[in-house]
Amino acid sequence: MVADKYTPQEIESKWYEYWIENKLFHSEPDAREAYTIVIPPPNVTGVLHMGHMLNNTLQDVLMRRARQQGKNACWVPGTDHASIATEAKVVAKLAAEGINKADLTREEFLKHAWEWKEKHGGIILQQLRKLGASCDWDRTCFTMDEPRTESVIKTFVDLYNKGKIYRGVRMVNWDPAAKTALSDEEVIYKQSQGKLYYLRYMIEGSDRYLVVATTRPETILGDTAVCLNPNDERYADIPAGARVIVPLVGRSIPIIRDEYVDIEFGTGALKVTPAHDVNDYMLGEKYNLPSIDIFNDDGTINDKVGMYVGVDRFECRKLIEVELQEAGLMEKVEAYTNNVGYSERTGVAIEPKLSMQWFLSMQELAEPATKAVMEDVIKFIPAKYKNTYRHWMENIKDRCISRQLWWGQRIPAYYLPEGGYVIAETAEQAVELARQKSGNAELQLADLRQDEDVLDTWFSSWLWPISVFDGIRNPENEDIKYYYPTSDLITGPDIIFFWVARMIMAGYEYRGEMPFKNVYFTGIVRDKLGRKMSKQLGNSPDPLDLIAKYGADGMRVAMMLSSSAGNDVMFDEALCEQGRNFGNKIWNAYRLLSSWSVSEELKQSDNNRVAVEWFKHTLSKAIAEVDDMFASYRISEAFMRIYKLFWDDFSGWYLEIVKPAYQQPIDAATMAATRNFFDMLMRLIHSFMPFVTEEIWQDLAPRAAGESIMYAPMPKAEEVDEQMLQRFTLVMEAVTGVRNVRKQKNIPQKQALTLNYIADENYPAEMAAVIVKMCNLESIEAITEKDPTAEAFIVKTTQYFVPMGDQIDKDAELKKLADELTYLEGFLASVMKKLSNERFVSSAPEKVVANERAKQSDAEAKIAAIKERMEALK
RNA sequence: GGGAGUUUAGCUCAGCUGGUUCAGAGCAUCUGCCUUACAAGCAGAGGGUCGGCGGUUCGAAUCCGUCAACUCCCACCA
Repeated sequence: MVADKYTPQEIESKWYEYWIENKLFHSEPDAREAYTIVIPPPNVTGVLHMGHMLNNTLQDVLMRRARQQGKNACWVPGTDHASIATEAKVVAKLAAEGINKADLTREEFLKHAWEWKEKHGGIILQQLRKLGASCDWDRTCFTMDEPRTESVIKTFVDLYNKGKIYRGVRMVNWDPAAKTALSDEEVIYKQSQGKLYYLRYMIEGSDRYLVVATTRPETILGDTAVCLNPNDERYADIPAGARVIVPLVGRSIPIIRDEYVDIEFGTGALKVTPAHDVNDYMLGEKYNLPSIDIFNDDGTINDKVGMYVGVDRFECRKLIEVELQEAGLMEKVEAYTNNVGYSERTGVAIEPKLSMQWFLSMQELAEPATKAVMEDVIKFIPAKYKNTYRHWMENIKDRCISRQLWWGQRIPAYYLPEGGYVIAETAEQAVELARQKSGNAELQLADLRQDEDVLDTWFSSWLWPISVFDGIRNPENEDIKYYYPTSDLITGPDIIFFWVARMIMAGYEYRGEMPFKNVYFTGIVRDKLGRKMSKQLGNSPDPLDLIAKYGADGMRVAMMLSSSAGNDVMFDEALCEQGRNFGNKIWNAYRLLSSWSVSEELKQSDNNRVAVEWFKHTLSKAIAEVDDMFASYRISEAFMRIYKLFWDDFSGWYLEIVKPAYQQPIDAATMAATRNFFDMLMRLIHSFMPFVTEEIWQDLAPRAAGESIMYAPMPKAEEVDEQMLQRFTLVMEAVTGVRNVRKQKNIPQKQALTLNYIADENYPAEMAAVIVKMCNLESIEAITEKDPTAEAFIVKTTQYFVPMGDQIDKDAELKKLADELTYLEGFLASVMKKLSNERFVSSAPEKVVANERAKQSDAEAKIAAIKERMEALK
């Protein structure tokens, strides 16, 4: 028996426990077809936000649907160690406790980090359970657990041995807060209000000076040249070999000429600081300029030049501005807007910096990965992201994979005492290799020094679809052979380069095939004003609060309602309410059904027979459409289709037709059919709203212990009698016609009416019982003469009359008819215009022409009927 | 600077290869109903020159051109 009130909070935790206890989410390889999703691992210390809700709702819908389709569905959950993000959090936490990271050893720091991870890690996975996520929790992975770490190290060694990993000094993006290098993808460019400073560089041995524009005057400390465009007439008279003096610093540097310099920009003179600008670095290489690195790792000025030592870079900018002005070396200062790169994780301005790093060469890895997507071996949904992907892949650059952090997989490079290094999976192997390399058989581990750096996070997450099945360490194990390649990947387009592209590369490199067949890109969750959700704006609701308020089912519906693929999601709490309301609707429909008593003697009435027949076809038609929508990942539309099926077709029409009068029994055949429909509807809705459907399904019939709707087969579409459905719309329109009369005349539903009609082929005689029931009619009868005293309406060509006695309002009726006539005549005219156009009749397809002719005769018949009726009224 | 996308009802969006009264859905709005499943509901109604202009066609929301607005990605000229 079901409770009177729908309270999602009560049923949801109950069923989640039931699913867990009965291990219904767990998957092992077997003979069935596999359906696999690996979760985009959230940051281990992260907290659930609306983006996760959207993403995981979609994944769960697909998982549950696959399960009901008889596939062996496996959804692997896990978390990402998120090297820099987590390390930054731990550093901040320690700082709050008065502990400075610099005072700790690597081991001490890692101990703190692991403690933090044990404490906060995985909260996010706990939260996912509230949403109903059917992950196989027994398979939970962490990108830094032992199997994953070993996989990463093994991969590093392999790529090194293949010559794809190399070490070198390059210009990298330096994060002075985290004191580490970043890859290009971790740098976010933002428009910033800055200043453009015009500085005077005195030409050596003259009283002339060059004016050089720069946004970063503090970098003059590292200037090693000034560059002019050789075609710039303004500077044509400056002799070759001339030198200038760096303001304040007093260093003499050469003037070089290169077409790289934009004549239009600033003064056409560029200061060259090879250590602190990517382009200057290129110039430096080309002209063999010295490179003076003026910064410490934390962004303060070092002691190379002996000025501003220890001063922060931004502080230095202010000081140097004043000093330049005082020295008369500042021509002018202008306001200037430019793009500045910031660290994605720490938010500080990036410093281009020369440093020794490890790189992964990408070109060869990219080739098969590009091809797979462009040829739709891996399908992107929506397809527009193929372009973005190709463009990036074709211009791919080698990636900096080392990070100057401690939280992560330590690079397995071991340096020999006399220089050089070896790369090895284990310390033992390293010693072995080192002995060979150095020829010193006495070499011990203690003599070797392991690289201090760790690998960037994405070096482990790119292996995720393989490593979660241990396919790197044991490439022939049963799991990887069964579950790989995975089926669908659901993720945001923001990590298409970070993650998606790299997984594809790793997939081809380490499995020789794609990691997944389809990639479904969700949009970004925004608030209803279209703003990105952020902590700063405070416009991001806590998903757990929403679940507590509306239930997980309601929350899931909200996500479905707003999420067509690739479109941003405008989230509005009202959608949760709509979802909760839908749950309530289902609940109450079931309460109605369960309140009926069955009479075995009762014969099935005509209207019940018609209703059952009609809904059977309606249901089949909807199932077929939903299947189509899923096939093209139009998941939101599929949900809406089912929503309307349940609310309008099933509740609004079917149940109202078969509903027995108060405290009257229902016949057994109709009851059985209705229960069966309900069962099918629950199975259809289950993947979207797992909890309420399980609750009702369990009550619908006796179920075995451990049985669940999760494994109840997805209903299949049967043949649809379109003609019957068409006929039934005539019934619906007749019912609506009578309702309109009631509304206009203020006649309550309780008061029974008579309905007359003039029979023709569009009168659904075989379904008339439904009209009688739905309209509360005393009788429905054929007449031959129009009844001028009745309220009349037309369905297709059939005229219906509701006798009113003498209550009819002639003038109002005539006006209504006149309006309709005007419309129909206009419509007919447009049809006739087409038909009288010879070129239309001759060049349009036959079907289209025939259709127009049908419209013509229909309209003509209607017009005749209306005219007759107007005559009769007069 | 390069590329991609979007523009249809108050809001969020469907509308596939041009042709069923093709201008739709949900929500919101308005009107009337507390009718023994559900007011978290029921029954109705209103609302759009399909961004502008031009073209192709018998026929354009749909194809082409152009302009405008917005969004995103890539690049990063100091």
